[in-house]
Amino acid sequence: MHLIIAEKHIAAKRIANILAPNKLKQVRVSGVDTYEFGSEEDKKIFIGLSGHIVKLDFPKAYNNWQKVEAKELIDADIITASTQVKIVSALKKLGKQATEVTIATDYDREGELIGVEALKILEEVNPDLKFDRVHYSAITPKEIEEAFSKPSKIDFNLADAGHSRQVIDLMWGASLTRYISLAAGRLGNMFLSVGRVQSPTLALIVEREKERDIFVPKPYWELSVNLKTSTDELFQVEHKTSRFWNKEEVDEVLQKIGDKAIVSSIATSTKTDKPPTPFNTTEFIGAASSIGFTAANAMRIAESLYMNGFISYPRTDNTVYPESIDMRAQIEIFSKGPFKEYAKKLLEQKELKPTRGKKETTDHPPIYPASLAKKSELNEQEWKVYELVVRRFFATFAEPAQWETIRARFDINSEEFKANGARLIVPGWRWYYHYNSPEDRLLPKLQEGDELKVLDKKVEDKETQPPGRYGQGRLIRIMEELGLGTKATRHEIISKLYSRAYIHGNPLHPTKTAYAVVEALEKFAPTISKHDMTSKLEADMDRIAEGEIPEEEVLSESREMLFSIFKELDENKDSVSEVLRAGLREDKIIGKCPDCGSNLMVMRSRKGSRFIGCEGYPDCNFALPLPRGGKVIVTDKICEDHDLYHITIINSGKRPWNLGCPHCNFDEWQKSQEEEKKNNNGKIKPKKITDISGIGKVTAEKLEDAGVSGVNDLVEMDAFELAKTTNIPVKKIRNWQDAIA
DNA sequence: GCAAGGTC
Repeated sequence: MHLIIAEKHIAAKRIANILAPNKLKQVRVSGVDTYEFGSEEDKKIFIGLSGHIVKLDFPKAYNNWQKVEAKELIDADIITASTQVKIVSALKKLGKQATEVTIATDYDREGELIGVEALKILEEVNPDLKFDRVHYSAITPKEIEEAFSKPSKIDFNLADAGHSRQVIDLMWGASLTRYISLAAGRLGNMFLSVGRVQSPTLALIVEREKERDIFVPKPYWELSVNLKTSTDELFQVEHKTSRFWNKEEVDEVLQKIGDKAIVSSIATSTKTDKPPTPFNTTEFIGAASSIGFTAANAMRIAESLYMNGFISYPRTDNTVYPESIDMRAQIEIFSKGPFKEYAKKLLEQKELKPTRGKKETTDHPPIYPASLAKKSELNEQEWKVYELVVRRFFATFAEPAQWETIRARFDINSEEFKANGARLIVPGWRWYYHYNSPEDRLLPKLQEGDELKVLDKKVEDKETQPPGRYGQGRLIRIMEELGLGTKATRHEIISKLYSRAYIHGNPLHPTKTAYAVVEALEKFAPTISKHDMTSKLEADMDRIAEGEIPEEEVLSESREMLFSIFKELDENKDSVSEVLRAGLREDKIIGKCPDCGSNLMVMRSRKGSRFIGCEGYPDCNFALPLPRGGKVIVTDKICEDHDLYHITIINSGKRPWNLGCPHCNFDEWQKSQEEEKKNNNGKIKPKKITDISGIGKVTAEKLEDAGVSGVNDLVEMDAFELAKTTNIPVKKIRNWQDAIA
């Protein structure tokens, strides 16, 4: 039997379909769907993995953060544990029967490693297996048939390169995460994380914020004039000095402006505007981000569109369509349905020549629409993303757009003014892809020497702006430029920074905790705070892949570096703690106490519940409540009424909750309680069963077992019946019922 | 409870 292994289930199925001479048979092995064809003697079985099916970790003995010193992780044993139990067991079953194996995972470094992981499992049960490797960059009949007709060898060096990355990421990430968390006294779910990709990314955000912190705005003035033509058309012109840095200077010019302007020159030209390149993941996220999607959301939606067959694989670096995809056929799919006018127009072209981006890779094709979706099949958000992919796809085949531009100059009492106009004359690709299209700036028909009337003049006060904070799309583009993360992980890294309470909002604001972590790393473990570590790793991995050096050499060099960083950290233990704790403390300050002027801080009571308390305690008792669960993030937005910072609460897996000013929030809550009292004869109706006094967690569970799932159930149910089933005295139940109603 | 990388 010949076993063929793909990186994902859907790839195994599609490859099997292409290679099968007739119908495929679907067989379930250990709970995993496999596909087979051929006679008993000459059978082929296809199975898909789920990316990596094993992961690296430390042995259990290292699990205790307090008892095991962080630096022990540097040369600790590393074990592999299977993360996909069913698939591993299916592989073992099939491995026993197989005589040969073909690794058909994705055509990139991780794909090679994933293939070797599977091969190792197979060899455990069948050491004599023959194996080979096939390469393809799109699952089309042409590529698949070609790939399987000339298989090549597994590149073990390439897999080793991938493996070295796993080991280095684990030992650096885990050891430094523990060290920093312990130094800051932040354990449990409040731990502070450090990593080869996340830390340099965080440093970028902090660096930008620091530039903003030290930015000093500079005032300047803009001078503009409204003009009227002889045919009563109005338009605005600006002084050729677009920014006056000096008020006297602009006032002087203002004085000179009379009531007449002369057109001193007119220059018309055309500008072509090239169609965009095919979408890879980064470009897709950038485009989705500019129409209002977060990176994680755009990817989540793309993933579901892909799983339903509407678009091609969304995780790709490639910006060049492979030749093996029949583009005309792909566009013809859209000659009916909502995009038919666009498809038809494109198909009129004799030759369909797509644009090419700068990156050409072997992993997957660029993202393109794979099938026609009906609007009713998708929700609003999914449709928006799908439409974006369709329109981008079309745009890559379309003609350039053309703009007519006009540069006009005017003379007003020897002062030069200017106006620039632009008009789209050939829409080209912009007709297909209408996103972020600049608007026409029209000027009236003008000729040199025309005399115009000056209607009014104005000077505007402005000031220079600090560099803008990064939006998610922009940050992901920068990460790609610096080689940080991969197409599949960049958006996840950003999500991770949010969930660690390092950043909040969009564009991204770093917290003071982020400042502190970055400062501590830059001072005492600079390697991990810079993107160069990744560049160096990439270079080392290339050398491993080329067979120039063994993996072990790269690992031992990396261990030495990490040991020396730990030496530095240990020598400066107190300063590390100090830097971290100062930042952490700042993130707890909400503002000044309205009663005594001391700091209001996020605090924890002896019982463990959180609240906002005054540092002047016990002289001052001012306090505000906080929600029980989630991480509290003190934002940099200030309440105008109370001068306190707004608060956001994050719970893992949920959207952040913008609670706003904690004082306003409390006032509103009090108001709503009073309202309810008024409407309920002075009583507040409990919302949850546990809100009723006398009902704790255990009793609530008892009641729930008896069918009481809410406060209303408790009122409506017969007290006697309930007493029987729960063994709670009738009197107690009656008391509760009275308390509610 | 740690990383980053696959994929669902």
